[in-house]
Amino acid sequence: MDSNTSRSEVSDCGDPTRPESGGGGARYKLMSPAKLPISRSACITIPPGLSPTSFLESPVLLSNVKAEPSPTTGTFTKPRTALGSLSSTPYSATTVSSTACGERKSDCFEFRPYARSNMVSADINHQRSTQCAQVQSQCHSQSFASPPLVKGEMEVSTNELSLSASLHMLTSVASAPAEVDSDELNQTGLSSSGLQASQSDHRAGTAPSMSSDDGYNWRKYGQKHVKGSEFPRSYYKCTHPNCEVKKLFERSHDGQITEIIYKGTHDHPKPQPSRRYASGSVLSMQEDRFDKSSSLPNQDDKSPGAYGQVPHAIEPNGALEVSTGANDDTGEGAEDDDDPFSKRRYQFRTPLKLFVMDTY
DNA sequence: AGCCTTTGACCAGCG
DNA sequence: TCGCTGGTCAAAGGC
Ligand SMILES: [Zn+2]
Repeated sequence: MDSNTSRSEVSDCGDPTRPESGGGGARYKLMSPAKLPISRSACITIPPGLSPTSFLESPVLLSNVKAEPSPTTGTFTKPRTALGSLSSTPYSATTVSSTACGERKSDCFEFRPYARSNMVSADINHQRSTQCAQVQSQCHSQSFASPPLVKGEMEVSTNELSLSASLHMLTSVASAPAEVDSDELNQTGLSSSGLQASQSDHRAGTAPSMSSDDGYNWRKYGQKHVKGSEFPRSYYKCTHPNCEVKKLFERSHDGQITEIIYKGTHDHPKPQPSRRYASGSVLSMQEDRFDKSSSLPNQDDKSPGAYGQVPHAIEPNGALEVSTGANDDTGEGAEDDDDPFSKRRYQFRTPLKLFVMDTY
């Protein structure tokens, strides 16, 4: 609707009425890489071991958020510098949900670089409730004027977690793009080096697919402008044959990712770096490891979607760190079933919003 | 040659 | 039941 037309479809109306089309597919590409005004130097790096769920608990984040002025500015609408790359692998969340609900696997992870609405809300079943409570409380403290509810999705979904950080944080963090690679969750915790981020970042623009580089291969299967979103939402699916993981994200005109949502978890290792080696070899390696580890311990009932989770935490600096308080393997079974959150410490520090959804 | 992006249309869920 | 919205499919084109 607005003038964003520059991108591609902009009609929020929907499909039938207004073809968002336009004409050339090239538009999307135009904004590619070079356009990212983000400074990649210091970014929030999320080490390969970051899991989306990790964001769930992020006291730190909240604290930071507090700094936000907010209501007035409240409009975090305009993202400035943020780049978020997430990978998909809501380990803990997933498990939790599955267990709790008894549903198959539903995981949805949402990462929002710019918190449009600054609020943290988490709806979880019993288990999560605890966590939710925490989050909400924090929110309130921060004076988030916003209601706990961010999106309908949350409500609808059985379990979802959403964390949002304020733009401020982002800025503070440094104008760095926040890259989150959750998939990799290498419990190893390699250290979250920001270096990695840079690589990814740079690759993101280069690669044909501008989707965030999380180490997996994604194929875009749709794009739509959702009502509440300012920008069109892109739908990506993991290219692996057996993998049903989906990723949705919204990008601003600048090419910055404003929101990322992951659904499901990869049950396969990441592809070799060869394809996306450009992004960062380091990540790949780590990722690999992680994949295996996580896979091994799968739960029996779990299906190819739900996986164990690894405790990762994001550093207050903006970097994500793996909090290995417990072993991921071990933790899986027990943790997810009972109280993943309680056991695991997740710290969310990025200025984005995290959304975990279970829908599978 | 293969894979991916683009894009309109179709479908399902919900109020 | 209708309209709206979000999500997905599939054809076409590009790299
Ligand atoms: Zn996958």
